[in-house]
Amino acid sequence: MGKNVTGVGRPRASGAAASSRSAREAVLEAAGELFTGAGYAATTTRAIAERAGLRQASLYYHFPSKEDILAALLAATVRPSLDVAGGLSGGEAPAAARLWALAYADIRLLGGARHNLGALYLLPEIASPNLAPFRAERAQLKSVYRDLVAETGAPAESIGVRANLVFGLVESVAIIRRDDPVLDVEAHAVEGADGVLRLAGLPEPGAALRTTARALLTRS
Amino acid sequence: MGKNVTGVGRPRASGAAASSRSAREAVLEAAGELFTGAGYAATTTRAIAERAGLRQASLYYHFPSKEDILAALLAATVRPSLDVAGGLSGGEAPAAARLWALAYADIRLLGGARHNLGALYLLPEIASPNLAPFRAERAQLKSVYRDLVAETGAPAESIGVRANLVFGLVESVAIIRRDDPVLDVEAHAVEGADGVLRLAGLPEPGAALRTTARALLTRS
DNA sequence: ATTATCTATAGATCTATAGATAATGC
DNA sequence: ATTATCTATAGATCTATAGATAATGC
Repeated sequence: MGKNVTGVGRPRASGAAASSRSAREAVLEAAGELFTGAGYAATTTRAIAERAGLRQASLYYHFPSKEDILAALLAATVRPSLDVAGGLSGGEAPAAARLWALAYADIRLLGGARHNLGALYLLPEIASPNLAPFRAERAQLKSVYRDLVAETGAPAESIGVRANLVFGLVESVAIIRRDDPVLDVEAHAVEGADGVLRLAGLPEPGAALRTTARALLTRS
Repeated sequence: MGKNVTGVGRPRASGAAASSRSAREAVLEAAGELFTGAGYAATTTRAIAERAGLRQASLYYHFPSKEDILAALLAATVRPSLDVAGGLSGGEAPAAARLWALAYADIRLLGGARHNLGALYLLPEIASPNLAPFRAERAQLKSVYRDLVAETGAPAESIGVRANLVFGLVESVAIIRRDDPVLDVEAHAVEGADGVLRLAGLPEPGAALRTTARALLTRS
């Protein structure tokens, strides 16, 4: 608790501006900006450390390797979406409303996060064996979309492809945001969620459905 | 013409297996596989050269820098799509058919290309100043989508967002293919193009529209 | 004693250039 | 003479480890 001043441990070379925010958080914040902007391989541990206000070698007190920094960022990015998906299950609401709500929440999370963290999904490094746990979580989220698409009554032979398209549409906000950093996230989320329903073959959602869907999101 | 045997220049160290395919093409082929699989920064010039069957330094006889290899790949990837877009202009056909045709052709190109070249669009390195010409071509393709979405009669305030979503949907095939390499491209292209129309707010396309659209693609 | 940092550096690259070399073309 | 390659290497990194150091905690 309020134990800041300078803290335990040798002071930092760079003014020791550790303030209250923990060094671990500062590293993740710095890595988030650099990985999303320049990519993983092109970002050096030195650059991360510099931005976080400590020396390159000091990173290794908080993370065993560079890849573990990426893993931590990825985990923190999917988890909120999975939480939303979990909160929507046990569905008294119609599948269309749940699908709208999930897409809307997901696009807002991806579009509104600091530093376009959704762009981390685009990095080729996510294929690394060490990041299998993250890929599993992401696959789990995708299967929630798939189940919702199936529940909305898509033709059996179209379910797989449509689920892919829906998931792709949601995640494409990361690319769009990269091209256009001042994106209107709220408008994009509403249009995107509407688009997901149309894509799934459902009729244009009305105000009633959107209201139902938003209500599903506020009760956690 | 049939002038292969070994050819002009010092023979290669690695068996001189140059065959007929020019070294430049071999380099692009190798780089295409490695850049799409591992990313740009994580792919070394040595790995490219090894796969192309020559020595690392010999790359520089064909390309002034590593980035120029990426630039050549990117140019070769957008250009076919722009050609399709160009062939569709001067539109006697309805906008819906042209939009379907462009999306269908684009998804087939991206999904069917050797080595998921569409994944190159996902690389953070495309932000490099040296790749501005490529970004301009891609922006041009995007504006064709935008114009088509506008022509289909979308509400004025939705055109921009819908164009973003449509373009994102088309390009998402690169991510989908990365996750699932044995994707059925033809089925995905048809469902994807159908989805693009639904996304744009148009009614579900019938067989007649698809036939019209396909006909637009065969006359070049 | 414990914690969180630092300095210094090993060892392994990686890109690009310099200059030699081994073919064919004339 | 020209072309397309090669060998060798400069110079600049980059990740991760070893071991010292400067705080606080007890």
